[in-house]
Amino acid sequence: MTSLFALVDCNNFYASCERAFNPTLNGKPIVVLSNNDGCVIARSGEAKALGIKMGAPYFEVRDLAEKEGVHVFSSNYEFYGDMSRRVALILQEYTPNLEIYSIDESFLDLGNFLHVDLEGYARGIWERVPRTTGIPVAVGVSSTKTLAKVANRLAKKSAKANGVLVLTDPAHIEAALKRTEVGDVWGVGRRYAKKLAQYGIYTAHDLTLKPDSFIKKHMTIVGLRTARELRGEPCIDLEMAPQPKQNICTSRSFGETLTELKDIEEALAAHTVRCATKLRKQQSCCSALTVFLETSRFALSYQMYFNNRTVQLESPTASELVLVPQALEALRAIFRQGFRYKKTGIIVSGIVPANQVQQSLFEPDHRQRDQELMQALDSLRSRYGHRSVFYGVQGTGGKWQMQNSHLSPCYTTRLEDLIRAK
DNA sequence: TCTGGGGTCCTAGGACCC
DNA sequence: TCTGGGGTCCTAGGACCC
Repeated sequence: MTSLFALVDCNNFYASCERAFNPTLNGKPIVVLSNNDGCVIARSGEAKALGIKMGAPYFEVRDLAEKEGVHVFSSNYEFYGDMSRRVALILQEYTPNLEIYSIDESFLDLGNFLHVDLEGYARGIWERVPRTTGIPVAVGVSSTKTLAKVANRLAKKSAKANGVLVLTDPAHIEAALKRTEVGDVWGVGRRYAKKLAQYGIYTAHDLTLKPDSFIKKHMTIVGLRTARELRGEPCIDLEMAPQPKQNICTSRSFGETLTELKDIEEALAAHTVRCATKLRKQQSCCSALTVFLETSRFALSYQMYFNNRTVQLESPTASELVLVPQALEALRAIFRQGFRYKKTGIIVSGIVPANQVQQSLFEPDHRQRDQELMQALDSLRSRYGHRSVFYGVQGTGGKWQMQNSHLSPCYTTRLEDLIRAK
């Protein structure tokens, strides 16, 4: 075996974050809701045991939650992001070769650690992260990222593993693959699982036995890569430096149904500002933007309407002074009177590095001035909050604002405020 | 009454070119 | 009956991830 990866995955991450600063929640069922308190996106073990399903609409589980005394939280991404960074800082002490894969998962490349006591190494992480951050984790180790995922999943499920599983012995790997449903493999979703079942493939082990040609035919080369990884052949590298995004999308469902263009314009202007801010943060400009507008997918008694419009920009930009008016113009072009709208958003694409943008010959020379203004705005907003400077068109009514009636206090931000005040 | 918000990659097919 | 043979670029759609 030449390669070795560890996957460290935070247990019930959002629920664990809420618990980390509020020990009275230990042992209690917790759920965290999506934006607008729409559906359940995280559950503590106790909440899972009550039968509350991932992704369930909250209105369907509310009665049960109230009856069982479930602690309910609106999602607080600023807080979870802070906690995620704290966990990553600890993991960085274990290896410089760290890939922060998502808000609650990191891969560690242990390439040359074959000679060390892997069990003890993994157990060390398992013990230290919760002690320092309050967030419990599970650790899976194996020779490919996909197998490390399998190991991690079993580490969580198996009482014997107790949060840590090292899969390096071929017999252990085979046993692990036999008890892993193919749909639970990283890269194999529900659709493929259903299709594979038609061919008698039910477990990860079944998949490894199929010829490459079969897998490629039915699951493209992406699926083939997954199968090879399950066989122990590394195909997916660690990505230590996050690639700049090729598309950036900012959208929200409205807190209530909207019918007036003006209210929707306020929402879209705010989304566009946030989107442009993300664009500048990765030092990019976009060449095109797409605005979309939708009614509810669920309100079947009302007429539905979905539309979008793409605008090619004269030259790549990250300036709100260009993007906001263009987005609003696109919105006005697709807005129709008489529908009950639920969501709008913007996607920017054709993304290029900001330092490679060439100005069009015929364009008035606003670029420099815009850039300086955007820098000033970014700095003000990062210091005083994103609502400290905004455009008139964003309005102050905020009819579109999200409903989140179960928000926890922002513990980490508050902590930093206290430190700053000292 | 009430159903999230981001992203990625691959493939097929059409338009168009020589 | 036969109906060239490549290329490239773009887009829509389908699959996946957290």
